[in-house]
Amino acid sequence: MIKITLPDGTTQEHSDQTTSLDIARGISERLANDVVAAEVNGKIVDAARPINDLVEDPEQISFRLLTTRDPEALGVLRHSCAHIMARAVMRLFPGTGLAFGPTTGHGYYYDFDLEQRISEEDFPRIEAEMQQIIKEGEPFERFELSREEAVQLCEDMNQELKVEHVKTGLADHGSLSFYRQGEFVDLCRGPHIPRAGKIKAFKLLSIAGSFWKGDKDNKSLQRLYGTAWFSKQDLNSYLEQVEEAKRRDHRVLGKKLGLFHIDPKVGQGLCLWLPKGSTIRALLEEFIKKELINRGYDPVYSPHIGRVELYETSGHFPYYRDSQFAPIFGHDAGRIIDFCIRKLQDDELSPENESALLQAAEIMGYEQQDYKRASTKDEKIAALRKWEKAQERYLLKPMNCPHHCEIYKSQPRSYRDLPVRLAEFGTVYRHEQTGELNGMLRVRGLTQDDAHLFCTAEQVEDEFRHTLQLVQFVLKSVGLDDYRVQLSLRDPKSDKYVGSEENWQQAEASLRKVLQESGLRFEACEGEAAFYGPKADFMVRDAIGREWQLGTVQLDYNLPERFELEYTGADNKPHRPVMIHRAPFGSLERFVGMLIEHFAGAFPLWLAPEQIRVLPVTDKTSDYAQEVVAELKKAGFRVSADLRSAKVNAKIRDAQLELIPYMLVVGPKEQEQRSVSIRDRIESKDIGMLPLDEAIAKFQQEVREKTIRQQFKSTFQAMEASSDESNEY
RNA sequence: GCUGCUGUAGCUCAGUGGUAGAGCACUUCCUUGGUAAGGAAGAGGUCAUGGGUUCAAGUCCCAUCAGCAGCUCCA
Repeated sequence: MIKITLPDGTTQEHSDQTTSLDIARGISERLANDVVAAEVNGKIVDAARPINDLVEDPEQISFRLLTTRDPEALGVLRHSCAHIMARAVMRLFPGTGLAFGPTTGHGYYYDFDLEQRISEEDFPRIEAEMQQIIKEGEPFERFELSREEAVQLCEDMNQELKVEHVKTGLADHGSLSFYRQGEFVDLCRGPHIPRAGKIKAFKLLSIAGSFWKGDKDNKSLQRLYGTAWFSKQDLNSYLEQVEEAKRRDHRVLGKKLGLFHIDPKVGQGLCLWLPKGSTIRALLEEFIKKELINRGYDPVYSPHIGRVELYETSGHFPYYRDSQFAPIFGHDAGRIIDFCIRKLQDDELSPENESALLQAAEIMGYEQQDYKRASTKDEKIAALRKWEKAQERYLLKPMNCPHHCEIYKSQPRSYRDLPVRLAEFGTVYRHEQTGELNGMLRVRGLTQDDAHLFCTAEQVEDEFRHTLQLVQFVLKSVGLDDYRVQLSLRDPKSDKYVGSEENWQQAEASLRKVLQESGLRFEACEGEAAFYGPKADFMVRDAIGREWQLGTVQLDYNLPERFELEYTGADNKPHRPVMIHRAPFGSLERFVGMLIEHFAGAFPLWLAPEQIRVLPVTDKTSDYAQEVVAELKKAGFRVSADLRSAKVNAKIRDAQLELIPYMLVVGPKEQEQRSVSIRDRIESKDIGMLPLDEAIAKFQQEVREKTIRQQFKSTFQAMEASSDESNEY
């Protein structure tokens, strides 16, 4: 006998061989028909498996049926759909090798090893074949094999990658599960839906390259992406959301609205801020600067480059070498030395390189004895480093913190001075891989709204609290109110972390306490902390339900150590401060890019590059229009007049397409009464005539209150499916 | 960085080996019109760059540069 506890707390007893489907049937036939899977002791399992096989203690089973109404069930559905897709591909392309086929946030993919290239033109017939398989309605049947049998089966099916995976990746699994559906058998952890007919709506989305086990040195595979839903409506609203995201693409809107430009002649990933985009950025900067001064920050500036030694001290240079721009050397020949050090480290220095190196050394006038005498690799590298250090080397700064540490150190600090809060819109340069660059969201030159707080261990809690308040305030001001915090803590089992045990414990406890008090939604993730300290990241959801990682607050025990930062305590002895990195926006590039998509280009009045456009009905009121513009400018607005000899309809259309918040139509009537007719881009119609000074007061209030009047809210419920990242099977 | 796709006027795109096209934007002229496009004319291109095949290349091949999607990465 087994004893199950249902979510409402009631218990039931069943015989040993009872399956979840049996239990559903006991409640109602209709429920049984809706069952997709079950959750047994918190684990999602096949509805068709006897529950007793899944538990250790048959007396204590928490049990829940998952139907088409449960978001977790979508993952099961999609995984099954991935199998069906693979089956269809194997029918159409005999000899297809199978790799992995997991679910993703909104769908699934399957990686295929196949000579013949699949293209989007093949999608209709693959989909037709899938439809056929679903119609055949065969069940998914699970069976288990020993490792030897599993290898044999995969060999018999000519699935080399599966054979390899069973032998290597799953080496510690005693027995392995497979699922059979008709002629299709796949090594798979499961679970699956009971019958293929549950899949009411699916679609193939795209094809892309991938690598076996994600390693670029491995075999390249073809990855077919698809999505699947419980109903046609769900599929359609998902596809609409995808379309909506495309319409909002900041790269398209940025071009259309003249916000920013990226030009290959300037360089990949280097953003040119056009006047309108710069206006938005300047407004955000101004806003935050004012806020920082109110909150006790001190402004600082630091240069765009710094000596390589500075980043050797901080540890950034050696650690992130590949994602930095190459150092700038005082002498061209320095690059040869740098190159040779790297070659030596990899044991790849050729005799030609070495003679070029000695020539370069001669040009720069270095003593060569050390190098020539050196016999081991390490001695040679040491000699080269000595040469290298004899000249100045600069790095485009990848981080602001080393500069700020030096500012901290530039004078003695007393405990009475702490906390010291140094703020700078610091521009940093990172040589991101080509494939990572993406409009403004991922660039090679970016400006962080950075600040570093230097405080005592006791002050960490307060500083963290203040920083959280600042980030919340900032997000609210731009209308982002849906977010959560990810608290990244250390992995207690790992020893990669710097800083004392005591510090970590205290820091993690303070962060957790402050977050709890704040009432913010947060989740703690063990093992996600940086080696130098725990951090809290703000995950912000935009108007169409996408999540972005923006602001961040990070504690740092490493840099104060490396830079030997100190303050004099009340005991008149030197102490080490704690450092906090924080950036409410992250980078201005990323933040503005995200805002463009969030507002779909329609910025609120306080941020809109052009807030108001005055549209004279005919040339006869041009003079009055210019007078209105002058008044509005005097009142602090960004405004222009459209004086073209076009009809007012055309002027309205253009202003509307440029997403200008307010249009003021002025004709003889308005001129006579010194008023304006307001048209608003949201209502898309005339919202009435107001005396000019009343209109100004209305607009000023809207700016002052940073009102968000227009925000598209998607009706799409972003259903977060449990995504199967581990790829275990 | 890897795999695949793409690169034609300021923008969006057509053009399958034989004399470079459309719409919008732009310029000029006409038009003076009350809430999403008034009309006409004109100007604008080393078809991303470099090489190759061919009597002939925007079109076929190779390389480079850049963009897109995905992978991998993100202090």
